[in-house]
Amino acid sequence: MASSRPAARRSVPVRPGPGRPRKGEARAAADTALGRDRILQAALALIDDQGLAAFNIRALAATLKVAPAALYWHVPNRDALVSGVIALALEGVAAAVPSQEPLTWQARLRALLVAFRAALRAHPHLAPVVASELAYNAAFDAPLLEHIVVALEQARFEGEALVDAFNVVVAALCGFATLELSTAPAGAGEAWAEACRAQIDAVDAGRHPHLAGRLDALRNRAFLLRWTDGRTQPLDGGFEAWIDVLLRGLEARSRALRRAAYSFRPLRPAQGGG
Amino acid sequence: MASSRPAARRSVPVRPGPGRPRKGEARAAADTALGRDRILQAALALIDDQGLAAFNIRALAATLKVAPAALYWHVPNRDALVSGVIALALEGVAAAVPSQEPLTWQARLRALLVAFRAALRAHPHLAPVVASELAYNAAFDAPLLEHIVVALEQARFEGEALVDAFNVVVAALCGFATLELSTAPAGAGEAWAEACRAQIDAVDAGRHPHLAGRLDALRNRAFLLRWTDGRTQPLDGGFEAWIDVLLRGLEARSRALRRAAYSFRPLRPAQGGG
DNA sequence: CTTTTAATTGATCGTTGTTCAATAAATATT
DNA sequence: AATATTTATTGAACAACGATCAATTAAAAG
Repeated sequence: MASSRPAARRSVPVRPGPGRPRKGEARAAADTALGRDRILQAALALIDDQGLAAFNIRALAATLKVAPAALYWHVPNRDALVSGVIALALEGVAAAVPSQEPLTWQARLRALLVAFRAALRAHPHLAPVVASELAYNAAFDAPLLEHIVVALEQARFEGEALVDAFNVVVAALCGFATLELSTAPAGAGEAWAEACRAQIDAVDAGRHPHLAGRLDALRNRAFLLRWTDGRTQPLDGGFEAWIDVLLRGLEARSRALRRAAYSFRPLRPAQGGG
Repeated sequence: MASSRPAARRSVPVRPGPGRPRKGEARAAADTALGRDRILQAALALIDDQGLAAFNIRALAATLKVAPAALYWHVPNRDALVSGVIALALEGVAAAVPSQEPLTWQARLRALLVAFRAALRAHPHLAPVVASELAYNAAFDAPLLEHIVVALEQARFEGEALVDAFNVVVAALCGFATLELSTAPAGAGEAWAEACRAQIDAVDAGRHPHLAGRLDALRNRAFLLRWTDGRTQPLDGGFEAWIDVLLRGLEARSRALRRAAYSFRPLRPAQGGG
């Protein structure tokens, strides 16, 4: 069994076979040393230009010039790899909020939303999985959460209402951007876009008159009615409206909660009738 | 080559080997006849109690008592299967909105959000993928969109502002519920929950004083700070706040837009400073 | 009766995530 | 300095999965 590969004593430095690699020797210091960080960066780069579905362990190992099994020394499995990549992509979000001059809570939340969207726009292939990963604390990021709590305290939320508002803000944070940047699966080409257009044009004006009446305005510019993804055609107006609605809504709710508490009336949230 | 399986001429009715199946004959009418609908229902049932990751073609074929390849006659591939399942799960959302008595636009939107969340709660394993599927028009549902347009027209949105508001509503529709119901991957057991708690308890009160101060209230009750998913521990308060913020925000924005249009001042969305 | 179409099977291919013994360099221990 | 342990990598392989394909048979059309 130990008869193969008898030649090439130690003349060829590349691919030295099994065993721990030499330390220095033709390596640019820690630049090419394998490790969790370098693996995650390579994975992010690979996902960025191949998409998440096409991303696999073997391709990643190939770009790192390592055997596939080598990755498992540093990372337990593929899922953890994706989680780590998401955390890496969202790393700078909290830091993007200006920290020098004092901020109104509105400005702080706005900055967070804008930074989050920008981070996701830089790595759009992650959009489909970011929300589900952020749901539990895989990408736990204390500075980000601190910003949110600071803003909400400044907006005078307290106790239970602050917890509720916290969840509202987190949901808003990734709610719009993930939807905007999620794209059709890789296989979808022009045929798929054509099918989309056909389906939209087939709206029954008799049964759905209001929708039909606005269809020209909505076509390819609204969720569920578009075939161009948010990377090539950003929904800037919609995103601005999203921030606007969130901030105005939080303002109004904070006011209403304090009015209710003051007058001892229980809060009746804006039901609107029915 | 045609020598194998010479016995069992046609005495056994089960598993008749290759070839098109008989029409009637011991079949309960169209009940057991294969077809897209029955496949999707079986797939939904399978996903509901095995999770999306564990869901695969072979298991689905087994529950349908069919060879795996048979499914490919009715459905092109696994992705289409998932898309179809999502559409099936969300089928009744639009119909859940009361259509008899006249509704305020607030009540209509509220009903949509509640129905959407209820549908997702019935099939929580779909939560992680619903948002990305809904981003493009895989689950195109005209009645649902009609409801949204009706509500927004009633709220006096027009033109560009209506398109923006439309996107806001769709994002709100699935923004909270998908996050609330997304759960940790299957492998996460008690060890994972323990790691969560440890990470949360490790918040540096010096660097993140506001977060640390509210940590007791937020622990396991807020996104990114919980280890119990929304199926076993619903975030009802947060969801109510979500609706409240959305409706109040849309109200305020609609008013502001009309004020701006009336006075010829360009709209300055609530910047809040900075 | 013949041809065509619809529907299913079994076998199989290629890919992917993952595991494992073997191996060798680095480090710790004696 | 010799030995043992830990660290990090390789190559080979396994098992599961999505998907394809020719063969096959019933139903439908001619």
